[in-house]
Amino acid sequence: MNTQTELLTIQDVAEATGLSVHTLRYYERIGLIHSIGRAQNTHRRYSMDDVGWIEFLKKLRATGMPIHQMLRYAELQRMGDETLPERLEMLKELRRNVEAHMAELQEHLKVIQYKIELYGELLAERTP
Amino acid sequence: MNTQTELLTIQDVAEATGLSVHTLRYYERIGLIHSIGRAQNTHRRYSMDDVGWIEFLKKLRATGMPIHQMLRYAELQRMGDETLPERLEMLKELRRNVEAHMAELQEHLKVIQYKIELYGELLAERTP
DNA sequence: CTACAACTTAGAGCGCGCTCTAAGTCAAGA
DNA sequence: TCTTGACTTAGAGCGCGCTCTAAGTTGTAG
Repeated sequence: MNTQTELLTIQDVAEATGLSVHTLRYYERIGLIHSIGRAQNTHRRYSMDDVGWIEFLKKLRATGMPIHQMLRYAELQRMGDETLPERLEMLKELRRNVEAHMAELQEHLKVIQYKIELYGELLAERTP
Repeated sequence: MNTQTELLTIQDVAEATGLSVHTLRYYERIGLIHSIGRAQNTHRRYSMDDVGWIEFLKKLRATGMPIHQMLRYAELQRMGDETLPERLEMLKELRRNVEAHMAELQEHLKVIQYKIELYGELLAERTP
């Protein structure tokens, strides 16, 4: 780990974020991650800001945002403050989607819970 | 079983469940749906029990259970009451996973919420 | 009798999100 | 000097869960 220059190798970032080095390069190639610095030998050098952005990307993915929307968000971010309204709208839509998804999961959980209780009772009858 | 209930065509079931006819046939082919009745012309005829099972499958999918686990569950179901303990364990694992997933979503929602508020404030500054 | 719609099967194709490979560069250590 | 290993790129491959196609059968309407 290169702690003296405060720049991280792709391995460092993979370990720090839980993404594979393959995925990190893939994200950069498609434009999700932008302008990663390079050492003299062309190797990537990530800043802490880069890691913060990657962590944010992880959250977007984990909430179910598709890659093409994340690309749009990343593009807007690079365009600067004029795109704040659109980014805000994207985040609000994401919030709505996540809340709806959680409500659905909650409903399904009830059914699963019911089945678990039912099966538990049936088992208790079978092996008294 | 339900020998007296009316029988549905694959189109009926597609409309009733929201799955496509392609998906219904696919689920049957891989073994998720079993022993669907046939009319004399070989066309599928679904019972209300079948529809109930399909609705349950939909819930399993929506909670993130992968197809191969659903196949295992379907197989166990066909094997009868001796498999109740294993099915119960599968449902308990599913419950754990769903609860963990919901907790994760809840955490991410907080970050999104924070960003939304931050962007809202920045926007208010820019356009007072 | 013909046309058409709705079904059937086996199997190919697809979109997503990675994941891996091949071939090459480079720097450090034995 | 030679080897090792971490990196680089462009591009191929993969697992999942469908989704669609091709070719054929059957029942009903005109």
